[in-house]
Parts: sequence; C-alpha cells; structure tokens
Amino acid sequence: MDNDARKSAVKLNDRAEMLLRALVEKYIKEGQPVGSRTLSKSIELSLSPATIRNVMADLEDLGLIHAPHTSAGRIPTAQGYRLFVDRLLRVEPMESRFIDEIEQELTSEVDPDKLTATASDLLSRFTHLASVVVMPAQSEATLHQLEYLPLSGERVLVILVTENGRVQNRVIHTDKEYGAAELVEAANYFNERFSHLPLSEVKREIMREIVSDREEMNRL
DNA sequence: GGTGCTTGCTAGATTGACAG
DNA sequence: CTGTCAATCTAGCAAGCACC
Repeated sequence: MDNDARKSAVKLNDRAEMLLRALVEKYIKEGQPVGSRTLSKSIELSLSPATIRNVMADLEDLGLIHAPHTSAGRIPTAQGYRLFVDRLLRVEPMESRFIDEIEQELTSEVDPDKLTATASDLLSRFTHLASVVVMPAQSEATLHQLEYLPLSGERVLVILVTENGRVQNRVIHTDKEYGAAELVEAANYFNERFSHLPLSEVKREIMREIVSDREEMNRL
C-alpha cells in the first residue's frame, strides 16, 4: 500500500468525518483557519466548542489538520484534503452533453499549446472558477530532435523538440565561435546518442559522461 | 501640513487545562 | 461531554515621531 492510500484508509467515526468535512468546506470557502467556536456555530449537530476541540485534536494527531500557530484555528493538511476528496466529497455525475462537448473540443485539437488553452477554457466554463492547466514536466518528455543554429558572436540558438510536439528555444553563450558545419556535426552526434530518450535520462547520461571524461583526463 | 512608519492599547477569537 | 478560565495571538485603531 502506498503512502497516500494508507493515509486515505484512516479510520474515522461519523462525527469526526462530519467535522473534517465542515472544516475543509469552511476553509475552502473563507481561506482562513477554522476555529472550534466557528465550527460549533456552523454545523448541524449541536456540539460545544470544547467537544469539537477534542475531535480536532484527534484529527491533528492523525495528521489530517494542523494549526498554523498557537491561537489560530485549524487548516487541512495535504492528507486531510486527500481523505476529503476520496471519502467525504459528494460529486454529482457530469451531464452527458458536457462530456460530449469536452470530448469533441479536446480530440479535435493537436497543437499542445492550443490544447492546454482549450482545456483551461473548458474547465473554467464548467466550474465557473479560475482554472490552471499545465503540461507534464519536461523532464518526463522524450527527446525527438535537437538543432544548433549559429548566431552572431559566440552565441548559438538551441532548438529542442520533444516527441509530444513541444518546441523549446534557448540561446547559449559559448567560449568560441562555432561554424555551421561544426554545429550540425554536434547535433547529429547528440541526436544519434540521445534521440527517443526521456529528457531526465538524457541529462543523467550527459552528467555521467562529463564525470567519466574528467576522470579520464585526470588519469592522463 | 501631509505621508509613512513604529509603538502601544484594546477587542475578539482561539487554545489547552481542569473541574464537574 | 460541557463549561469555565488564563494565556496567547491577530487585527484594528490611535498616538507619536521623522521626513519631505
């Protein structure tokens, strides 16, 4: 069982679950630590603040909430949010017309940048909230091709293309001026060695080669 | 005189501890 | 489980001070 699953399997009685749900919902709504007195006024069960504090202490022991400072209320931890989403959140099924619309708009877009913008727009439209959509981290992407283009002076434009279609440009400063032929040769070597490898692995391989070359030079 | 910063005071909210 | 109490913290406000 992984860590999240273990945390999500925490045993809570009905009252503790109800208090945790009320606290998370209150915190999401107001963005401020929630105290026992506030909770006692807002939830349907007539519990005194002292009783709520005892339950909150238990929830804190379980790592589901914590107090940012001594006299503040409590706020949910990442584990508290996880449990809230897995077990306490009531989600209405999405209407089929919305599902159709999402499928239609997302499957018709192939440009990664436009796809991101479309996904963000759809999410914002359906939830009536601000939304942020991000692409997977580049270290998880796979290298398709690398190109070097000589610029004026000792500068080179590096164009990196990943297999998911993302293109990144960087200008690097070199210690001397390189000709176009040298750069093509370098790019060919790089693509031959590292094409179709994850960027994180490319980085690891390069670092390993640098260390290996340094040791070889020292030995010589 | 106007503005911005610091300091001190007060009210309100929260906590843990304890007695019933 | 509840009510109470002392301690603690934050926010808001006013006063004092320095600077322009």
